[in-house]
Amino acid sequence: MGQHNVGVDLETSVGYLLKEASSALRAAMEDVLRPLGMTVTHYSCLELLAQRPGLSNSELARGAFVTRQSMNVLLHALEREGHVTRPAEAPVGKVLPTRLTPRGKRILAKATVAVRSVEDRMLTGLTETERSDALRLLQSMTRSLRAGDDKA
Amino acid sequence: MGQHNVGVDLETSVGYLLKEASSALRAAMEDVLRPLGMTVTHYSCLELLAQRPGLSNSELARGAFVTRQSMNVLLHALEREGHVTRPAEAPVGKVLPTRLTPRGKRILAKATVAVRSVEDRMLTGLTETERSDALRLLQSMTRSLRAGDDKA
DNA sequence: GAATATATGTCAGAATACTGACATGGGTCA
DNA sequence: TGACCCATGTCAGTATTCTGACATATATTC
Repeated sequence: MGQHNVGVDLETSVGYLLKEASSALRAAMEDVLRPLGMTVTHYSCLELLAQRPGLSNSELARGAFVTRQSMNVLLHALEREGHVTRPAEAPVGKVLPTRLTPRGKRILAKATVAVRSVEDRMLTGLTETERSDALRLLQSMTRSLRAGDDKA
Repeated sequence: MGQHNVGVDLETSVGYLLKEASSALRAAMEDVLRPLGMTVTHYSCLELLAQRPGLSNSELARGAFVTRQSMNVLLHALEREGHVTRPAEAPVGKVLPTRLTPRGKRILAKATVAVRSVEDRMLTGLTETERSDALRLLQSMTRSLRAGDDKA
């Protein structure tokens, strides 16, 4: 039975195609990260820490698009595995700056190569102009969506 | 402390911006669907059924990007709420074609209006050409990602 | 200085989605 | 026809994430 020739107006909805692309990207990332024993959220957290050492739990949560409670349990797991370290006492306030350990940096290096290959595959067939168009369009959509938050 | 001036190369990664946009879209959809007592997955299922009546559980799962097990529990909930109906016996094979009830169509109508307003807001500031560019680029990325599945 | 507001880290419980497994129906092919 | 393979529906258990709540620290305001 498999394929039905669809094509109502799902194929013309930017929202649906955005979700479809994001879902495909996540699945592809999971495929290449699984052999390394990592999940996408794992990787996101480590990559954020590599680019901005000392990020707090809440800042990492925002960067990985999860709640700070979820990031908290993830950080405890990463700490137990020896991939990150957090001071027992907060240097200032309650913020606990997190840093990668050498072990964390090593596994991240492998993961980065794998993930970059996925992103390269995703951009296959697109010109340099089209890639920068994609960047600009995605940024514009995110900005417009957040414009109507009214969270204050 | 709030904002740190970031901008390493997260802002130049199509993958990261894709996740960011998708996350913002999902949050915006949740905001407008919550007053209706619906989740995004609820809505996705109903919208799929409106556009292609008689879809099976597995087909709905693929269209909503969840497993067929997750869609199964969702369908039972929607059936209990009287939004969809499924025959007790499979007309052919094991496939149980699902259909919207009048009640399901009514609530979907409200949800569709709300979701469409979100998508319109997302596309604010983009020209017609840019919108079709977005469609084409997202389709290209999804296709390229799935090209390397090797699932057979 | 005191009060308020905002942000953080954390614990606990609930909701949601996933993986693993099984039986069944249909198609393919020798 | 029978063996095999694939897809489907479903049950059970696990895992991950979220919502709610609380205490604490900083900044802001009067």
